[in-house]
Amino acid sequence: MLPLKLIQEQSGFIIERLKIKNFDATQIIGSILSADEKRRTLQTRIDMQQSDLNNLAREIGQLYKVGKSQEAELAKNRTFEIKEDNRLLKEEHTALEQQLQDLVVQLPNLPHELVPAGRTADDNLLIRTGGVIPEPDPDRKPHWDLLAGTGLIDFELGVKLTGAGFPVYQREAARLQRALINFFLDQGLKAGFTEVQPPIMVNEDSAYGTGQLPDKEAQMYRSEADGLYLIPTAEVPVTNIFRDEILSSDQLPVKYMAYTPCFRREAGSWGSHVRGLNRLHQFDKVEIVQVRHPDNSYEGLEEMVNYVESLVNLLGLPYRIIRLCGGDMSFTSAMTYDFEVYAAGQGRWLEVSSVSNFESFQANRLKLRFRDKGDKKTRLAHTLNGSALALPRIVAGLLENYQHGNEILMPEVLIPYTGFDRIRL
RNA sequence: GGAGAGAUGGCCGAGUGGUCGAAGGCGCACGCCUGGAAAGCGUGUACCCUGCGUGAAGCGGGGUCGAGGGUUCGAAUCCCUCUUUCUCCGCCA
Repeated sequence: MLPLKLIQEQSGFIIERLKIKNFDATQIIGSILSADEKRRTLQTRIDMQQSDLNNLAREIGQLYKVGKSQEAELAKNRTFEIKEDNRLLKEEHTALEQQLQDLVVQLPNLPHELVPAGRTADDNLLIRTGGVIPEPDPDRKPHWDLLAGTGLIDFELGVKLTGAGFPVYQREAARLQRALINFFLDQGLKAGFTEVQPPIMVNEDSAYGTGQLPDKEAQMYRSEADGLYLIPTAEVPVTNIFRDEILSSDQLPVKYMAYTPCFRREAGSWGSHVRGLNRLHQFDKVEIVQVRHPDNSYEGLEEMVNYVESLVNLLGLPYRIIRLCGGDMSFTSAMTYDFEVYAAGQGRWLEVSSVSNFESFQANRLKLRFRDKGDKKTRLAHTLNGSALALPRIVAGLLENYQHGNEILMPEVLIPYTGFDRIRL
């Protein structure tokens, strides 16, 4: 959510910037400005009436005290008139506030000036590549064919238990999952992230705080009886730790990481191109989250990108890093880098991580502020997050790139974690 | 799930209808004192909206005592609903 103050003062700039995201903000901003103007005039009137009421109430008290009850009655009558008028104005004011809120949440975050213009993934900017793409090999298979009949990752069994998109990992596949989680967390620890274990269900306030509500409600699983949502990413509970908080600047930067299962309904986005592990309703992920001073949030972003890159490098997977163009970026992001890993069996790039700086967009909604030492005023902090990493597509990449005949070799760094150096099919 | 007691500022804790954004204490900040420190003394110490002012300092208005509603001229104080904490009982990994 963009701060109202910014909209009031920089409307032209906002309209220009949002063109990068292919978003025409002219109308919305126009409506915001006029609604806000009305709201403020109204509020001034309401406050003045309220002030009169407060004064009258005080006088009435005094009058009763000195026994002038007749005058007190007269004064009471005056309050009745003011109150009735005040009630109507307040209703109008509430409606305007709601209207404003509804408008403001429609505005996406401003893209950073380095974000390329563009509409689709074709306009994204390739930053760099790494690793080695395996030689083409006609025997190489996509992971779903590779594992077919082994039960290692059993999609059909998952259907029996739950439904499509909820696979059962068994034997070495289950152990590989556990190994990856521990590997990622240990690496994160070394990189200075604090480990947290948040709830994987959140309330409405939290879902609203990070922007899953109101628009992305359909993407979340919900416990109707309790009004709780299964988290689509650890970003939600971890970032909400800081909701309504005022940090002092020496607490920054905050660097948190959490492993959680993630749940996504992925309503309507199912298709033939998302077979196997490419898209699931439940998957595991280690998420990193930072809260930063605005002055150095982009250093934080670079730091996170380098960290994620180190993980992919350690796993020996061929990857590329892409800066998303305006049209491909999320609503809330100011700048996003995507990590894609080449899955040799499918011959496709799979997105395994997305690292973003939200600047103050999330913080504004969360009311996450900080205060500089010796400063009286609070300012919005910057929030950032990224996957480090999401498991399923990493597993797909490992399976497809490390297949040698009937064996899948484990990368060196994982062997201490898995306890085996290869999976025999 | 049943019964009872609570929820007040960074923390502790007073406050049961008007002069309460809230006593007192702790903590913190600044100043005095000191060779330096402790102690002592003094001052200050929530957040949001809004008006004047340059978005500074400052001054003024409104709101906020878990949340939301209600009673009243007036609510931290009374009533209702919800959330949550604690104690006892029940159940349980």
